[in-house]
Amino acid sequence: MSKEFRVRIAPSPTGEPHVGTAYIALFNRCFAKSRGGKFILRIEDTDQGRSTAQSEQSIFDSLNWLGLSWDEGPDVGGPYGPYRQSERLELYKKHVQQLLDTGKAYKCFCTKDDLDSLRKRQEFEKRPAVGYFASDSPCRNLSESEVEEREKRGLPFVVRLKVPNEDPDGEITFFDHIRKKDISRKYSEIDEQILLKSDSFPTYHLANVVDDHLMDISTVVRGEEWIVSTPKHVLLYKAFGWDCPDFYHLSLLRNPDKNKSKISKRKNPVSLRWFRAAGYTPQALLNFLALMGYSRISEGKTKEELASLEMFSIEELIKEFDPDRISSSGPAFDYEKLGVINDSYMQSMSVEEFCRYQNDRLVYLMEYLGELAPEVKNRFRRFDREVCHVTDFLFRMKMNYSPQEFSKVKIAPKETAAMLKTIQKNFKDNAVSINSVAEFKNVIAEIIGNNGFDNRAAHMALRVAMVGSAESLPLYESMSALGVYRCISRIDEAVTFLNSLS
RNA sequence: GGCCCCGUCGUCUAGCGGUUAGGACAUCACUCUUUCAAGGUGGAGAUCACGGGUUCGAAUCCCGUCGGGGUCACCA
Repeated sequence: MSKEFRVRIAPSPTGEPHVGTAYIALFNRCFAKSRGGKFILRIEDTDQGRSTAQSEQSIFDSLNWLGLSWDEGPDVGGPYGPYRQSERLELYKKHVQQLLDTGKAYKCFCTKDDLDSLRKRQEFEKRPAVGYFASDSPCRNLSESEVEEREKRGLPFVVRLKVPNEDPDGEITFFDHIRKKDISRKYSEIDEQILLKSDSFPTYHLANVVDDHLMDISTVVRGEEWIVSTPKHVLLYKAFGWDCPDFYHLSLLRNPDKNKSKISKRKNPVSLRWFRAAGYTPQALLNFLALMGYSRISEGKTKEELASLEMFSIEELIKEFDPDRISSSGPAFDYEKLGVINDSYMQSMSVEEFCRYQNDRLVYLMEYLGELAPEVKNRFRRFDREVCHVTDFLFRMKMNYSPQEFSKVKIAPKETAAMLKTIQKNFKDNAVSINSVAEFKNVIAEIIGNNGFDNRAAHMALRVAMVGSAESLPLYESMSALGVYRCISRIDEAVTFLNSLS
Protein backbone atom coordinates (compact mmCIF):
# COMPACT_ATOMS: atom_id res chain seq x y z
CA MET A 1 0.00 0.00 0.00
CA SER A 2 1.28 3.43 -0.82
CA LYS A 3 1.87 5.62 2.16
CA GLU A 4 -0.23 8.75 2.33
CA PHE A 5 1.44 11.91 3.59
CA ARG A 6 -0.28 12.67 6.88
CA VAL A 7 0.68 15.20 9.53
CA ARG A 8 -1.02 16.41 12.65
CA ILE A 9 -0.99 18.97 15.38
CA ALA A 10 -1.89 17.84 18.84
CA PRO A 11 -2.59 20.76 21.14
CA SER A 12 -3.84 20.25 24.65
CA PRO A 13 -6.87 22.31 25.54
CA THR A 14 -5.56 24.13 28.58
CA GLY A 15 -5.66 27.88 28.93
CA GLU A 16 -5.47 30.37 26.09
CA PRO A 17 -4.82 29.29 22.50
CA HIS A 18 -1.10 29.82 22.05
CA VAL A 19 0.66 31.55 19.18
CA GLY A 20 3.14 28.66 19.20
CA THR A 21 0.32 26.31 18.29
CA ALA A 22 -0.44 28.45 15.26
CA TYR A 23 3.23 28.43 14.31
CA ILE A 24 3.42 24.65 14.37
CA ALA A 25 0.03 24.35 12.67
CA LEU A 26 1.14 26.63 9.87
CA PHE A 27 4.14 24.48 8.99
CA ASN A 28 2.18 21.27 9.30
CA ARG A 29 -0.52 22.54 7.01
CA CYS A 30 1.89 23.88 4.41
CA PHE A 31 3.82 20.65 4.45
CA ALA A 32 0.68 18.56 4.04
CA LYS A 33 -0.84 20.69 1.30
CA SER A 34 2.40 20.90 -0.64
CA ARG A 35 2.51 17.11 -0.72
CA GLY A 36 -1.17 16.60 -1.42
CA GLY A 37 -1.48 15.05 2.02
CA LYS A 38 -3.76 15.41 5.01
CA PHE A 39 -3.53 17.73 7.99
CA ILE A 40 -5.11 16.36 11.15
CA LEU A 41 -6.13 18.07 14.37
CA ARG A 42 -6.05 15.88 17.44
CA ILE A 43 -6.97 17.12 20.88
CA GLU A 44 -4.69 15.83 23.60
CA ASP A 45 -6.91 16.15 26.63
CA THR A 46 -5.38 13.48 28.82
CA ASP A 47 -4.78 15.92 31.64
CA GLN A 48 -8.11 15.62 33.39
CA GLY A 49 -7.35 18.42 35.79
CA ARG A 50 -6.53 21.15 33.32
CA SER A 51 -8.35 20.40 30.09
CA THR A 52 -11.49 22.41 29.42
CA ALA A 53 -14.11 22.40 26.67
CA GLN A 54 -13.89 26.16 26.48
CA SER A 55 -10.19 26.04 25.75
CA GLU A 56 -10.76 23.42 23.09
CA GLN A 57 -13.34 25.62 21.44
CA SER A 58 -11.02 28.58 21.39
CA ILE A 59 -8.32 26.48 19.71
CA PHE A 60 -10.85 25.67 16.96
CA ASP A 61 -11.92 29.31 16.69
CA SER A 62 -8.41 30.71 16.61
CA LEU A 63 -7.08 28.25 14.08
CA ASN A 64 -10.13 28.78 11.88
CA TRP A 65 -9.71 32.51 12.16
CA LEU A 66 -6.22 32.07 10.79
CA GLY A 67 -7.50 29.85 8.02
CA LEU A 68 -5.43 26.92 9.24
CA SER A 69 -8.22 24.46 8.65
CA TRP A 70 -7.78 20.72 9.09
CA ASP A 71 -8.93 17.74 7.08
CA GLU A 72 -9.75 15.55 10.05
CA GLY A 73 -10.48 16.47 13.63
CA PRO A 74 -12.92 16.23 16.53
CA ASP A 75 -15.34 18.71 15.00
CA VAL A 76 -15.17 17.60 11.36
CA GLY A 77 -14.68 13.89 11.94
CA GLY A 78 -12.72 11.60 9.66
CA PRO A 79 -11.92 7.93 9.08
CA TYR A 80 -9.46 7.65 11.96
CA GLY A 81 -11.60 9.00 14.80
CA PRO A 82 -12.31 9.75 17.47
CA TYR A 83 -9.88 12.65 17.45
CA ARG A 84 -10.10 13.47 21.12
CA GLN A 85 -7.83 11.39 23.31
CA SER A 86 -10.29 11.28 26.18
CA GLU A 87 -12.55 9.31 23.83
CA ARG A 88 -9.84 6.79 22.97
CA LEU A 89 -9.14 5.44 26.44
CA GLU A 90 -9.99 1.85 25.57
CA LEU A 91 -7.46 1.91 22.77
CA TYR A 92 -4.68 2.96 25.10
CA LYS A 93 -5.62 0.37 27.69
CA LYS A 94 -5.56 -2.33 25.07
CA HIS A 95 -2.14 -1.28 23.88
CA VAL A 96 -0.73 -1.01 27.36
CA GLN A 97 -1.96 -4.51 28.04
CA GLN A 98 -0.14 -5.66 24.94
CA LEU A 99 3.08 -4.17 26.27
CA LEU A 100 2.48 -5.75 29.66
CA ASP A 101 1.86 -9.13 28.05
CA THR A 102 5.04 -8.98 26.01
CA GLY A 103 7.13 -7.85 28.97
CA LYS A 104 7.92 -4.44 27.48
CA ALA A 105 6.25 -2.60 30.33
CA TYR A 106 5.49 -3.21 33.99
CA LYS A 107 3.24 -2.09 36.78
CA CYS A 108 4.87 0.21 39.27
CA PHE A 109 3.43 0.59 42.77
CA CYS A 110 5.77 3.32 43.98
CA THR A 111 3.96 6.06 45.82
CA LYS A 112 4.60 9.76 45.67
CA ASP A 113 6.64 9.40 48.85
CA ASP A 114 8.71 6.59 47.36
CA LEU A 115 9.49 8.79 44.39
CA ASP A 116 10.40 11.70 46.62
CA SER A 117 12.80 9.69 48.69
CA LEU A 118 14.31 8.15 45.57
CA ARG A 119 15.03 11.61 44.26
CA LYS A 120 16.43 12.75 47.58
CA ARG A 121 18.72 9.75 47.64
CA GLN A 122 19.92 10.44 44.11
CA GLU A 123 20.60 14.04 44.97
CA PHE A 124 22.43 13.01 48.13
CA GLU A 125 24.59 10.59 46.15
CA LYS A 126 25.29 13.46 43.75
CA ARG A 127 24.17 11.39 40.82
CA PRO A 128 24.48 13.32 37.55
CA ALA A 129 20.86 12.74 36.67
CA VAL A 130 17.80 12.18 38.79
CA GLY A 131 14.87 10.15 37.61
CA TYR A 132 13.22 6.78 37.62
CA PHE A 133 15.83 4.68 35.86
CA ALA A 134 15.79 0.95 35.30
CA SER A 135 18.57 0.52 37.82
CA ASP A 136 16.56 2.30 40.49
CA SER A 137 13.28 0.58 39.96
CA PRO A 138 12.06 -1.63 42.79
CA CYS A 139 9.02 -2.62 40.74
CA ARG A 140 10.67 -3.61 37.49
CA ASN A 141 11.45 -7.15 38.52
CA LEU A 142 8.49 -7.90 40.72
CA SER A 143 7.36 -11.49 40.29
CA GLU A 144 3.92 -12.25 38.96
CA SER A 145 2.70 -13.27 42.37
CA GLU A 146 4.06 -10.13 43.99
CA VAL A 147 2.21 -8.00 41.46
CA GLU A 148 -0.94 -10.00 41.99
CA GLU A 149 -0.68 -9.67 45.73
CA ARG A 150 -0.35 -5.89 45.53
CA GLU A 151 -3.22 -5.58 43.15
CA LYS A 152 -5.36 -7.64 45.44
CA ARG A 153 -4.62 -5.19 48.23
CA GLY A 154 -5.97 -2.49 45.94
CA LEU A 155 -2.71 -0.58 45.73
CA PRO A 156 -2.77 2.07 43.02
CA PHE A 157 -0.22 1.65 40.26
CA VAL A 158 1.11 3.18 37.08
CA VAL A 159 2.49 1.37 34.07
CA ARG A 160 6.04 2.16 33.04
CA LEU A 161 7.96 1.42 29.87
CA LYS A 162 11.02 -0.79 30.24
CA VAL A 163 14.20 0.71 28.90
CA PRO A 164 16.68 -1.94 27.69
CA ASN A 165 19.43 -2.23 30.29
CA GLU A 166 21.50 -5.18 29.10
CA ASP A 167 24.05 -3.12 27.23
CA PRO A 168 25.41 -0.29 29.40
CA ASP A 169 26.59 1.65 26.35
CA GLY A 170 23.58 0.99 24.18
CA GLU A 171 21.88 4.00 22.70
CA ILE A 172 18.91 4.95 20.62
CA THR A 173 19.11 7.15 17.56
CA PHE A 174 16.66 9.00 15.38
CA PHE A 175 17.05 11.35 12.46
CA ASP A 176 15.86 14.92 12.83
CA HIS A 177 14.96 16.38 9.45
CA ILE A 178 15.21 20.01 10.51
CA ARG A 179 18.73 19.69 11.85
CA LYS A 180 19.45 17.09 9.19
CA LYS A 181 21.37 14.85 11.54
CA ASP A 182 21.10 11.89 13.85
CA ILE A 183 20.37 12.55 17.48
CA SER A 184 21.27 9.87 19.99
CA ARG A 185 20.70 9.16 23.61
CA LYS A 186 22.08 6.43 25.82
CA TYR A 187 19.62 3.93 27.27
CA SER A 188 21.16 4.51 30.66
CA GLU A 189 20.10 8.16 30.47
CA ILE A 190 16.47 7.47 29.68
CA ASP A 191 14.14 7.11 32.63
CA GLU A 192 11.36 4.58 32.67
CA GLN A 193 8.50 6.69 31.45
CA ILE A 194 5.03 6.37 32.88
CA LEU A 195 2.64 5.20 30.16
CA LEU A 196 -0.55 4.88 32.12
CA LYS A 197 -1.29 7.10 35.08
CA SER A 198 -2.98 5.79 38.20
CA ASP A 199 -6.21 7.38 37.07
CA SER A 200 -5.84 4.98 34.14
CA PHE A 201 -5.46 7.86 31.71
CA PRO A 202 -2.49 7.62 29.36
CA THR A 203 0.38 10.06 29.51
CA TYR A 204 1.23 12.17 26.50
CA HIS A 205 3.99 9.81 25.45
CA LEU A 206 1.83 6.72 25.19
CA ALA A 207 -1.24 8.38 23.71
CA ASN A 208 0.84 10.29 21.24
CA VAL A 209 2.67 7.26 19.89
CA VAL A 210 -0.40 5.03 19.78
CA ASP A 211 -2.46 7.69 18.04
CA ASP A 212 0.21 8.68 15.56
CA HIS A 213 0.48 5.07 14.56
CA LEU A 214 -3.24 4.33 14.49
CA MET A 215 -3.91 7.51 12.58
CA ASP A 216 -1.23 6.62 10.03
CA ILE A 217 0.76 9.77 10.69
CA SER A 218 3.72 9.65 8.32
CA THR A 219 5.48 12.77 9.48
CA VAL A 220 5.67 14.42 12.87
CA VAL A 221 6.27 18.16 12.81
CA ARG A 222 6.33 19.50 16.35
CA GLY A 223 8.20 21.85 18.67
CA GLU A 224 11.79 21.44 19.70
CA GLU A 225 10.81 20.90 23.32
CA TRP A 226 9.98 17.31 22.32
CA ILE A 227 13.43 16.49 21.06
CA VAL A 228 14.61 15.07 24.36
CA SER A 229 11.65 12.75 24.73
CA THR A 230 11.72 11.51 21.16
CA PRO A 231 14.06 8.63 22.08
CA LYS A 232 11.37 7.43 24.47
CA HIS A 233 8.87 7.57 21.67
CA VAL A 234 11.15 5.65 19.35
CA LEU A 235 11.54 3.06 22.10
CA LEU A 236 7.79 2.78 22.26
CA TYR A 237 7.43 2.32 18.52
CA LYS A 238 9.98 -0.45 18.78
CA ALA A 239 8.22 -2.06 21.71
CA PHE A 240 5.07 -2.24 19.62
CA GLY A 241 6.99 -3.36 16.55
CA TRP A 242 5.89 -0.32 14.55
CA ASP A 243 7.72 1.89 12.10
CA CYS A 244 8.60 5.40 13.25
CA PRO A 245 7.33 8.45 11.43
CA ASP A 246 9.77 11.07 10.17
CA PHE A 247 10.59 13.68 12.77
CA TYR A 248 10.82 17.42 12.17
CA HIS A 249 11.51 19.44 15.31
CA LEU A 250 10.81 23.12 14.75
CA SER A 251 12.82 25.49 16.88
CA LEU A 252 10.89 27.41 19.46
CA LEU A 253 9.65 30.98 19.17
CA ARG A 254 11.59 33.12 21.64
CA ASN A 255 10.95 36.22 23.69
CA PRO A 256 12.59 39.21 22.04
CA ASP A 257 14.66 40.09 25.11
CA LYS A 258 18.36 39.46 25.32
CA ASN A 259 18.11 35.98 26.76
CA LYS A 260 15.70 34.74 24.14
CA SER A 261 13.89 32.26 26.36
CA LYS A 262 10.96 30.27 25.02
CA ILE A 263 8.15 32.71 24.33
CA SER A 264 5.86 32.90 27.35
CA LYS A 265 2.93 34.80 28.72
CA ARG A 266 5.02 35.91 31.67
CA LYS A 267 6.86 38.24 29.35
CA ASN A 268 4.70 38.84 26.31
CA PRO A 269 1.21 38.40 24.92
CA VAL A 270 1.00 34.96 23.34
CA SER A 271 -2.72 34.31 23.13
CA LEU A 272 -4.13 34.09 19.63
CA ARG A 273 -7.24 35.81 20.98
CA TRP A 274 -5.07 38.77 21.93
CA PHE A 275 -3.58 39.03 18.44
CA ARG A 276 -7.02 38.88 16.93
CA ALA A 277 -8.49 41.49 19.26
CA ALA A 278 -5.43 43.67 18.73
CA GLY A 279 -6.26 43.96 15.06
CA TYR A 280 -3.66 41.81 13.41
CA THR A 281 -5.02 40.26 10.26
CA PRO A 282 -4.74 36.51 9.82
CA GLN A 283 -2.69 36.97 6.66
CA ALA A 284 -0.22 39.24 8.42
CA LEU A 285 0.19 36.98 11.44
CA LEU A 286 0.64 33.95 9.23
CA ASN A 287 3.10 35.75 6.99
CA PHE A 288 5.07 36.87 10.01
CA LEU A 289 5.04 33.44 11.61
CA ALA A 290 6.22 31.85 8.38
CA LEU A 291 9.09 34.31 8.22
CA MET A 292 10.20 33.23 11.68
CA GLY A 293 11.11 29.80 10.50
CA TYR A 294 11.29 29.93 6.76
CA SER A 295 13.15 31.96 4.23
CA ARG A 296 12.32 32.26 0.56
CA ILE A 297 15.40 34.31 -0.09
CA SER A 298 17.92 32.42 -2.13
CA GLU A 299 20.72 33.21 -4.47
CA GLY A 300 20.22 34.29 -8.02
CA LYS A 301 17.22 36.54 -7.38
CA THR A 302 16.98 40.00 -8.84
CA LYS A 303 16.73 43.05 -6.65
CA GLU A 304 13.04 43.46 -7.43
CA GLU A 305 12.33 39.88 -6.55
CA LEU A 306 14.21 40.17 -3.28
CA ALA A 307 12.25 43.22 -2.19
CA SER A 308 8.92 41.42 -2.29
CA LEU A 309 10.09 38.06 -1.10
CA GLU A 310 9.06 38.57 2.49
CA MET A 311 5.45 39.27 1.73
CA PHE A 312 3.58 36.14 0.80
CA SER A 313 0.36 34.30 1.38
CA ILE A 314 0.05 30.82 2.74
CA GLU A 315 -1.06 29.66 -0.74
CA GLU A 316 2.17 30.93 -2.24
CA LEU A 317 4.12 29.25 0.51
CA ILE A 318 2.39 25.95 -0.13
CA LYS A 319 3.18 26.15 -3.80
CA GLU A 320 6.90 26.28 -3.23
CA PHE A 321 7.21 24.76 0.23
CA ASP A 322 10.51 23.04 0.80
CA PRO A 323 11.01 21.58 4.29
CA ASP A 324 14.77 21.73 3.81
CA ARG A 325 14.53 25.50 4.02
CA ILE A 326 13.09 25.54 7.53
CA SER A 327 15.64 27.09 9.85
CA SER A 328 16.98 25.42 12.94
CA SER A 329 17.80 28.33 15.19
CA GLY A 330 15.31 29.90 17.58
CA PRO A 331 13.86 33.15 16.23
CA ALA A 332 13.02 36.08 18.51
CA PHE A 333 9.41 37.17 18.15
CA ASP A 334 9.70 40.73 16.87
CA TYR A 335 6.40 42.46 17.63
CA GLU A 336 7.56 45.51 15.75
CA LYS A 337 8.07 43.66 12.51
CA LEU A 338 4.70 41.99 12.95
CA GLY A 339 3.21 45.48 13.13
CA VAL A 340 4.96 46.55 9.96
CA ILE A 341 3.72 43.52 8.09
CA ASN A 342 0.23 44.13 9.40
CA ASP A 343 0.35 47.73 8.17
CA SER A 344 1.34 46.52 4.79
CA TYR A 345 -1.63 44.15 4.61
CA MET A 346 -3.95 46.98 5.65
CA GLN A 347 -2.65 49.07 2.80
CA SER A 348 -3.25 46.38 0.28
CA MET A 349 -6.92 46.11 1.29
CA SER A 350 -9.63 47.92 -0.61
CA VAL A 351 -11.76 50.31 1.40
CA GLU A 352 -14.58 47.76 1.33
CA GLU A 353 -12.33 45.01 2.61
CA PHE A 354 -10.97 47.31 5.26
CA CYS A 355 -14.46 48.18 6.54
CA ARG A 356 -15.55 44.60 6.62
CA TYR A 357 -12.39 43.65 8.44
CA GLN A 358 -12.64 46.42 11.02
CA ASN A 359 -16.30 45.69 11.66
CA ASP A 360 -15.56 42.07 12.38
CA ARG A 361 -12.65 43.08 14.47
CA LEU A 362 -14.74 45.45 16.57
CA VAL A 363 -17.26 42.73 17.26
CA TYR A 364 -14.48 40.42 18.30
CA LEU A 365 -12.78 43.05 20.39
CA MET A 366 -15.92 43.63 22.43
CA GLU A 367 -16.30 39.92 22.99
CA TYR A 368 -12.66 39.71 24.04
CA LEU A 369 -13.11 42.65 26.42
CA GLY A 370 -15.91 40.91 28.29
CA GLU A 371 -16.93 42.88 31.35
CA LEU A 372 -14.89 45.83 30.12
CA ALA A 373 -16.94 46.17 26.93
CA PRO A 374 -19.77 48.31 28.36
CA GLU A 375 -17.22 50.67 29.88
CA VAL A 376 -15.54 51.07 26.54
CA LYS A 377 -18.86 51.78 24.90
CA ASN A 378 -19.86 54.32 27.55
CA ARG A 379 -16.69 56.27 27.10
CA PHE A 380 -17.02 56.43 23.36
CA ARG A 381 -18.57 59.89 23.37
CA ARG A 382 -16.73 61.30 26.29
CA PHE A 383 -13.41 60.57 24.73
CA ASP A 384 -14.73 61.63 21.38
CA ARG A 385 -12.39 59.24 19.77
CA GLU A 386 -12.36 55.83 18.30
CA VAL A 387 -13.27 52.95 20.50
CA CYS A 388 -9.88 51.49 19.70
CA HIS A 389 -8.15 54.46 21.22
CA VAL A 390 -9.57 53.63 24.63
CA THR A 391 -8.38 50.06 24.40
CA ASP A 392 -5.03 50.86 22.88
CA PHE A 393 -3.25 50.32 26.18
CA LEU A 394 -4.08 46.61 25.94
CA PHE A 395 -2.37 46.08 22.65
CA ARG A 396 0.64 48.29 22.64
CA MET A 397 4.04 46.78 23.34
CA LYS A 398 5.83 50.00 24.18
CA MET A 399 4.36 52.80 26.28
CA ASN A 400 4.57 56.40 25.33
CA TYR A 401 4.56 58.08 28.73
CA SER A 402 4.52 61.81 29.22
CA PRO A 403 5.58 63.87 32.24
CA GLN A 404 2.28 65.75 32.10
CA GLU A 405 0.26 62.65 32.74
CA PHE A 406 2.47 61.53 35.61
CA SER A 407 2.28 65.02 37.10
CA LYS A 408 -1.36 64.26 37.85
CA VAL A 409 -0.20 61.80 40.48
CA LYS A 410 0.72 64.96 42.38
CA ILE A 411 3.79 63.56 44.07
CA ALA A 412 7.42 63.65 42.94
CA PRO A 413 8.40 61.24 40.15
CA LYS A 414 10.94 59.58 42.44
CA GLU A 415 8.29 58.93 45.06
CA THR A 416 5.89 57.67 42.42
CA ALA A 417 8.55 55.30 41.16
CA ALA A 418 9.26 53.97 44.65
CA MET A 419 5.57 53.47 45.28
CA LEU A 420 5.13 51.57 42.03
CA LYS A 421 8.13 49.41 42.84
CA THR A 422 6.57 48.42 46.14
CA ILE A 423 3.30 47.58 44.47
CA GLN A 424 5.13 45.60 41.82
CA LYS A 425 6.96 43.52 44.39
CA ASN A 426 3.64 42.49 45.90
CA PHE A 427 2.35 41.59 42.44
CA LYS A 428 5.37 39.44 41.79
CA ASP A 429 5.03 37.63 45.10
CA ASN A 430 1.38 36.83 44.47
CA ALA A 431 1.30 36.64 40.70
CA VAL A 432 -0.50 33.34 40.34
CA SER A 433 -3.39 34.31 42.60
CA ILE A 434 -4.00 37.73 41.10
CA ASN A 435 -6.26 36.69 38.30
CA SER A 436 -9.50 38.63 38.60
CA VAL A 437 -10.87 42.13 38.96
CA ALA A 438 -11.72 41.45 42.59
CA GLU A 439 -8.24 40.16 43.34
CA PHE A 440 -6.62 43.25 41.86
CA LYS A 441 -8.89 45.41 43.97
CA ASN A 442 -8.13 43.50 47.17
CA VAL A 443 -4.40 43.30 46.65
CA ILE A 444 -4.07 46.97 45.79
CA ALA A 445 -6.12 48.05 48.80
CA GLU A 446 -3.98 45.84 50.99
CA ILE A 447 -0.73 47.25 49.65
CA ILE A 448 -1.93 50.80 50.09
CA GLY A 449 -2.98 50.06 53.67
CA ASN A 450 0.21 48.25 54.62
CA ASN A 451 2.46 50.96 53.25
CA GLY A 452 0.46 54.01 54.21
CA PHE A 453 0.27 55.22 50.61
CA ASP A 454 -2.04 58.04 49.65
CA ASN A 455 -5.04 56.33 48.16
CA ARG A 456 -5.63 58.76 45.33
CA ALA A 457 -1.96 59.04 44.41
CA ALA A 458 -1.47 55.30 44.34
CA HIS A 459 -4.42 54.77 42.05
CA MET A 460 -3.41 57.58 39.74
CA ALA A 461 0.15 56.30 39.59
CA LEU A 462 -1.07 52.87 38.64
CA ARG A 463 -3.50 54.28 36.13
CA VAL A 464 -0.88 56.30 34.32
CA ALA A 465 1.61 53.44 34.48
CA MET A 466 -0.87 50.98 33.03
CA VAL A 467 -2.63 53.13 30.47
CA GLY A 468 -0.27 56.01 29.88
CA SER A 469 -3.00 58.49 30.62
CA ALA A 470 -4.85 59.93 33.59
CA GLU A 471 -8.09 59.23 31.79
CA SER A 472 -8.88 55.58 31.35
CA LEU A 473 -11.27 52.73 31.68
CA PRO A 474 -11.81 51.58 35.27
CA LEU A 475 -8.46 50.70 36.75
CA TYR A 476 -9.00 47.23 38.23
CA GLU A 477 -10.80 46.03 35.15
CA SER A 478 -8.07 47.41 32.96
CA MET A 479 -5.38 45.69 34.99
CA SER A 480 -7.25 42.45 34.97
CA ALA A 481 -7.59 42.62 31.18
CA LEU A 482 -3.88 43.28 30.96
CA GLY A 483 -3.05 40.35 33.20
CA VAL A 484 -0.70 40.48 36.12
CA TYR A 485 2.49 39.74 34.17
CA ARG A 486 2.00 42.62 31.80
CA CYS A 487 1.15 44.87 34.76
CA ILE A 488 4.47 43.91 36.27
CA SER A 489 6.47 44.70 33.16
CA ARG A 490 4.55 47.90 32.60
CA ILE A 491 5.59 49.08 36.06
CA ASP A 492 9.18 48.43 35.04
CA GLU A 493 8.64 50.61 32.02
CA ALA A 494 6.99 53.36 34.07
CA VAL A 495 9.71 53.32 36.70
CA THR A 496 12.40 53.62 34.04
CA PHE A 497 10.56 56.57 32.58
CA LEU A 498 10.04 58.25 35.96
CA ASN A 499 13.69 57.86 36.87
CA SER A 500 14.69 59.49 33.61
CA LEU A 501 12.82 62.66 34.65
CA SER A 502 15.35 64.64 36.59
C1' G B 1 24.07 20.13 37.55
C1' G B 2 23.37 15.69 33.68
C1' C B 3 21.78 15.10 28.76
C1' C B 4 20.14 17.31 24.04
C1' C B 5 19.79 21.45 20.55
C1' C B 6 21.38 26.13 18.60
C1' G B 7 25.23 30.31 17.62
C1' U B 8 26.07 35.38 10.38
C1' C B 9 24.43 43.26 11.23
C1' G B 10 19.96 45.38 17.17
C1' U B 11 16.05 41.63 14.97
C1' C B 12 14.50 37.80 11.00
C1' U B 13 17.65 35.66 7.61
C1' A B 14 20.80 34.33 2.45
C1' G B 15 25.15 31.60 2.24
C1' C B 16 26.43 24.88 1.90
C1' G B 17 35.37 25.51 0.22
C1' G B 18 37.17 30.94 -3.48
C1' U B 19 31.31 36.60 -2.59
C1' U B 20 33.47 43.84 -2.00
C1' A B 21 29.51 38.32 3.32
C1' G B 22 23.48 39.55 0.06
C1' G B 23 18.22 40.87 1.48
C1' A B 24 14.15 42.40 4.94
C1' C B 25 12.53 45.10 9.60
C1' A B 26 14.26 48.82 12.75
C1' U B 27 17.68 53.19 12.47
C1' C B 28 19.97 57.71 9.93
C1' A B 29 20.16 61.17 5.75
C1' C B 30 18.15 62.92 1.38
C1' U B 31 13.88 62.98 -1.96
C1' C B 32 8.70 63.17 -3.48
C1' U B 33 4.07 64.95 -1.31
C1' U B 34 -0.11 71.37 0.57
C1' U B 35 0.64 68.42 6.14
C1' C B 36 1.33 63.36 8.34
C1' A B 37 2.03 58.34 6.71
C1' A B 38 3.18 55.60 2.35
C1' G B 39 6.72 55.71 -1.90
C1' G B 40 11.86 56.58 -4.03
C1' U B 41 17.36 57.07 -3.29
C1' G B 42 21.44 56.46 -0.36
C1' G B 43 24.28 55.69 4.41
C1' A B 44 25.71 53.45 8.77
C1' G B 45 25.44 48.79 10.95
C1' A B 46 28.41 41.52 11.06
C1' U B 47 36.68 41.03 13.31
C1' C B 48 30.44 35.31 10.36
C1' A B 49 30.66 33.64 19.36
C1' C B 50 35.98 32.44 20.54
C1' G B 51 40.46 29.23 20.00
C1' G B 52 42.84 25.49 17.45
C1' G B 53 43.27 22.40 13.25
C1' U B 54 42.31 20.33 7.74
C1' U B 55 43.14 23.01 3.02
C1' C B 56 46.69 26.85 -1.82
C1' G B 57 42.10 28.95 0.23
C1' A B 58 36.94 28.32 5.66
C1' A B 59 31.19 31.88 7.73
C1' U B 60 31.11 27.15 5.18
C1' C B 61 34.63 20.70 7.08
C1' C B 62 36.82 18.61 12.11
C1' C B 63 38.00 19.25 17.46
C1' G B 64 37.76 22.15 21.84
C1' U B 65 35.94 26.37 24.65
C1' C B 66 32.30 29.88 25.70
C1' G B 67 27.38 31.76 25.35
C1' G B 68 22.09 31.03 24.83
C1' G B 69 18.01 27.74 24.79
C1' G B 70 15.40 23.10 25.82
C1' U B 71 14.55 19.04 29.08
C1' C B 72 14.94 16.26 33.49
C1' A B 73 6.29 15.64 36.48
C1' C B 74 1.12 10.31 37.58
C1' C B 75 1.61 18.54 32.20
C1' A B 76 1.42 18.34 27.36
